[in-house]
Amino acid sequence: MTYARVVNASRTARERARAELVSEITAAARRQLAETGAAALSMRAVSRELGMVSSALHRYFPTRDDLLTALIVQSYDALADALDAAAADVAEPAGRWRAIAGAVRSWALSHPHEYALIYGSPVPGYRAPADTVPAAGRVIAPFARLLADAHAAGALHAGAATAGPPADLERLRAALETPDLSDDALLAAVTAWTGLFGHVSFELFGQFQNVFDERDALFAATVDRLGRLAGFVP
Amino acid sequence: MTYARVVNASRTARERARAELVSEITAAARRQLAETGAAALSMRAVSRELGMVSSALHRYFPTRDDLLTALIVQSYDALADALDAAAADVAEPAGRWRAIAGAVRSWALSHPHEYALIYGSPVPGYRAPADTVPAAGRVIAPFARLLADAHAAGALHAGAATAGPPADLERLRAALETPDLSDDALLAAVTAWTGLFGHVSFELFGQFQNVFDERDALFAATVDRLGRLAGFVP
DNA sequence: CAGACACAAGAGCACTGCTCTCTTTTTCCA
DNA sequence: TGGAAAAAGAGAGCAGTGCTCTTGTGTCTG
Repeated sequence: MTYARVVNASRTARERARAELVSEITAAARRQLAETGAAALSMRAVSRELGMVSSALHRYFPTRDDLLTALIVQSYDALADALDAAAADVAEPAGRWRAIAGAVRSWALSHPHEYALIYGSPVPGYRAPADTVPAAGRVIAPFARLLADAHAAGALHAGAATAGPPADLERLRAALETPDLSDDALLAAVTAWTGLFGHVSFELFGQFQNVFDERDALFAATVDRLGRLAGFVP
Repeated sequence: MTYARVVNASRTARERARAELVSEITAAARRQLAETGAAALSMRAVSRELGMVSSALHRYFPTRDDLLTALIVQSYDALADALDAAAADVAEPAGRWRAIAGAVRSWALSHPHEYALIYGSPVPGYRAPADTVPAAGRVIAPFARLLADAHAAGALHAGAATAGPPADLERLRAALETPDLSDDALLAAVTAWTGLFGHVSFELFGQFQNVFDERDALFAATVDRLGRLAGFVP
């Protein structure tokens, strides 16, 4: 975890140089990730691109998995930025839901390897993310705001009563900062969210191959339906 | 594609021996896949387990990707078998939907690496499956039957009118062999199906970590909601 | 029965992640 | 300010990988 020191950098010259090099490394790694995917990303290739010897790279990212973890965090951040930007323009719930959903999809399609890295199968065995959890939380923030705003506007009808496990829902309510949202609306929102990513993953990972050609229209229809399920779309 | 000859085997002694060896290879590979995951599966390790030299293995699977493709096909088949078995017992739509959905999840949880192999991110760059497409089709067969039966029983209400791309829907109608199903019911079924796999993937790939503990109850609630969306659950 | 084919074995190539040692440079503090 | 300590770079090396090529042997078939 040596590279974690980057956050409070710019003290000594050495630390500034280190921080700069760390970001150069992740930039080069991101470039290779975008080109060839996570499976083909190699420490040696990254070090070669930077003109250093591979053993030196291990001083900054002791392990390939550490480098991948950094890329995962950065990918979460990039996606979260895209969603924030997309959600900022739209006030009313239905449009905002469509904007967020569309941003998820277009980010995924334009950054397929990054998307696969964070929402595809974990690359090594079972990783214990830990570092990645807060970054993952940033992604749902615009969705949480949408949920809170739509609820405040009275848009979320109660729907059928399908209660969930109480402890989990209480924690989720707190995490989303939507204190007085009903169990049902909360669960419906979760279903819409997972359904959205399910659709995007299916499309990106080839499950729609030979089945659907007009992906844009299919996605729009699915998003509308999920939005209606959650109460964003009237 | 030499190993494709397996299908019409048992002619000469040599071909029988070859077919047997091919299935021994995939069996060993499946064992390693289950233990360490697709990323760690190595031709040399498989050949070692079988007591052969690694170059000999390349005669049966010219490339590591070819071996993985065979494992993908077998995984699709195994999942399809599990779903067929689960769906066979239940007649009425709501229960059958729950049975199929539950079988998807429990197969995924008990075969995480196989599930990741077929529904996670494509392991090499962008693979063109071709061989895997028909096997993937087997998985949705029980779902297609459920859809046809529920429709025949008049269970599928029309719902709101959200038409999709006509060409795609026509092809899907033909593939599912549900000739007179409405556009809306068809699209709702697709949303339910992708939502189901979205949920299972989220759970398996750690997206629910630190958010939900009682996964069984959460899954049941989601499945009910998706089932209601598609019209299986009243 | 002889030529064509299939096969196993081994050596070898280029690549990988990672470790260890050795040298140089920078930082810190007494 | 000088010297110990920490950090950094370079290089060699190890064990492993996918894959190819060659060499010898066994098997099928015209």
